[in-house]
Amino acid sequence: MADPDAPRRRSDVTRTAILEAARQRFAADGYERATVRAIAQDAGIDPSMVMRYYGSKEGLFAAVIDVELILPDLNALPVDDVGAVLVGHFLDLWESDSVLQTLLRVGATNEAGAARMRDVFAGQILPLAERFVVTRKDAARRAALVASQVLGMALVRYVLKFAPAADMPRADVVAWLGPTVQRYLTAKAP
Amino acid sequence: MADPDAPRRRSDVTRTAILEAARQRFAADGYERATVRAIAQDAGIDPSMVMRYYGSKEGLFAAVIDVELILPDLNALPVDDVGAVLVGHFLDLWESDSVLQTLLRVGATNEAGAARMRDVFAGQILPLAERFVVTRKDAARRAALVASQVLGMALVRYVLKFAPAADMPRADVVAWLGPTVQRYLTAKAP
DNA sequence: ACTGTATGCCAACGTCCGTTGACCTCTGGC
DNA sequence: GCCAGAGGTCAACGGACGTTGGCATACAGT
Repeated sequence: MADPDAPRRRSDVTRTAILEAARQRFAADGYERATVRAIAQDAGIDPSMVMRYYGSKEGLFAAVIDVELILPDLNALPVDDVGAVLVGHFLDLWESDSVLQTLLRVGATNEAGAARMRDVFAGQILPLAERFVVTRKDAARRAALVASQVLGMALVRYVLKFAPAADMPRADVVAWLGPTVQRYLTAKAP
Repeated sequence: MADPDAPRRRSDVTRTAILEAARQRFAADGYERATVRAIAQDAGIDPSMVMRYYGSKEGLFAAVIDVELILPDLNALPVDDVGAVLVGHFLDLWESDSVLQTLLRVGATNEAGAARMRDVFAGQILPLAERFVVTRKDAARRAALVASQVLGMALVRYVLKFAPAADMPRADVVAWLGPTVQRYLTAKAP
C-alpha cells in the first residue's frame, strides 16, 4: 500500500526545500534583500532551479504567501472570552509560523504583500466581527480596529523588537490586549 | 541687515531638494527600492551630488530620519483627556510629516530604521507614561502598549491601507483608540 | 581682472541581481 | 540494455545599482 505522503515527483523534496528557505529569507529580510541566490544556497541547489519550479522570484514569493491561514473557530466560545482567546491565538500564530512575519515585513513596501495581508484579515477577522454586529460596514470597521491592535503588537514585539513588548510574557499581553479587542468587537459604537 | 534664513552656502537649496526628494521616496518605497538615481532625478540633479553632500545612500537615509519629532507637552492636560489627545496628535503627525511613514516602512526591514523608531518612542511615549506610574519598568511596558496601538493603527491606515481603517474619519479613530490608550496609561495592571 | 574654490554634469567602473540556455547525470519503463 | 525525460549544474547575459574621478562652469575674495 502506497504511502500517501510519499512525494509524487522526485523533485518534491527540492521544491519544498526551496519554499522553506524562501519562507525564512523573506521573513527575515523582506522581499528585496532576500535574493534568489541566497535562497538557493540555503536550499542547497542552483538558483536556476528556483526559476524552473517557480518561474520567477515573484512566483516564488506568491507561493510562499499562498498558504491557508486558519484561525480556530471561535463561534462556540462564550462571548466574553472572544477577545482574550483571539489575542492568544494570534500570538501562537506569530510564533509558530513565519508567514505572518513575512507578510508584515513585505507588506510594508510591497503591494502584493499588502494585498495578501488585506485578504488574510478579510477572511479571518471580518467574519468574526460579523458575529457581533448587524451591518457589514460596522463589522468591517471593528475588524480593522482589531487588526490595528493585533498587528501593532506584532510589529513592536516581533519586528521592531521594542524590548518592553518583546519581553512581556504571553499572559500579560493577553491580559492587556484581550479587553481592547473585546471592546472593539462588542462595545457600542462611540 | 542679513537675513538669518539666508542659505549659508549656495548649495543649500540643492541639499534640501535632495533631502525632500529622499524623504518622499523612502516613505513611499522603503530603503531598498528608493534608488539614489530616482531621488536625484526627483531633485533635478545628478546622482553624484547625493554622494558629495551625504557621502552615501546610508548617510542620506541617516539625514532623513535625523529629525526632531516632538509631541506637544501633555503634562498640563486633564488626566482623563490624555488618551484621546495623544491619539489625535499622532494622527496629525502621520498626516503632516512623512518621517513616521518612512520609519515604519523602513523599520520593517532595516535595522537602522527600527533602531530610530525605538529611539523616537523612547523619547516621546516613555516620558509620558512615566507620569502615571512609579516604576520605570511599568512605564516602559505601558509605553510599549501605547506604541503597539498607535503604530498598529498607522500600519493598517496608512501603509497597508485597509479600506475600513483608511476611510474612518479622524474623530472616530480618536473615539475608538482614545480609551484604549487611556487605559494602557492609567489602568491598574491586570 | 584674476584666481581658488564650490557647484554641477558626464561617463564610467565594479558588483550584484534575476534570469536564460546549453550541457551533464541519474532513473524508470520498455 | 537502451533511451526519453526529469533533475540538476554551470557559465553567462543584460540591466540596475551605488559609487568614483575627471572636467566644465559660476561665483566670491582680493
